[in-house]
Amino acid sequence: MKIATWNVNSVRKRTTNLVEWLKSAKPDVAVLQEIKAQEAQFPRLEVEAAGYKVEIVGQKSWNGVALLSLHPVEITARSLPDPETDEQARYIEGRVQTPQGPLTVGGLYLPNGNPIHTDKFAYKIAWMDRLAERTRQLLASEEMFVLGGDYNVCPTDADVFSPAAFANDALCQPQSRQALRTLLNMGLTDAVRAFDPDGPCYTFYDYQAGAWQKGNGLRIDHLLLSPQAADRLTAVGIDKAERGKPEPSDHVPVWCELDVA
DNA sequence: ATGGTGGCGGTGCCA
Repeated sequence: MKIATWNVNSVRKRTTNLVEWLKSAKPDVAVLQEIKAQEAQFPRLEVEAAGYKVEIVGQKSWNGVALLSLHPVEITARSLPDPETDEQARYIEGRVQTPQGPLTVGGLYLPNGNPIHTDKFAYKIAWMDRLAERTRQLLASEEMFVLGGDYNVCPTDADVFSPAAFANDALCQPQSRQALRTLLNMGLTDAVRAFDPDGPCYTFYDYQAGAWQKGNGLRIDHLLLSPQAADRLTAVGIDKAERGKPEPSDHVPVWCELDVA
């Protein structure tokens, strides 16, 4: 079972890249972020033609997430708890069946939070608290789950091409990193780090200042696994080549494989 | 130190 996450930065602009990637990468479940579209604007027919069921939590112009699946999926949440009426479309969660029992996949677009010392940063930290609450609920099931998405947090300085340049960025604040560690301390596994403890493993290269050409990246897209999922983790990957294709997203797909045969 | 790019929507806002 291959689970992937990708911030596509507008699903309408990225339809060709997305469909070609789905056909070659063949994830069983993929969560998308920043689709920047309402449900009616989503290129549903193109994605369904590639074999995927499509579930969308859309929003006009900004944000927006989606869950794509080759298998039947039951949507289990369209928002984080407290409140469920968040106007920003940033979370979707569904459940698929496997021979080893149900697997829940959450797709999240965590608020960027810049600039710090504003209500945007406060919203980010509050959103992370809500994600922790949902994680507690999911852990109580003692089942397999994967929380994938654009976390907008560089866990450590090893995940930043220039820590000094990002010292005042919301993605690297001690508060942001602490809130992410809270999830790990609950028992979640950072899939990429389970296989590559030290490498850069960047998932984002800014459009500006030749970041891609210079290799100036950040690792902000993550797959966090419950203990039951981590026990079955067999492979991870970062589809870096997507960043070098025509009209790319500034993020690249991250994926993992679970042995649930 | 600054400005650099891209997406949305049709002006600045957001990343």
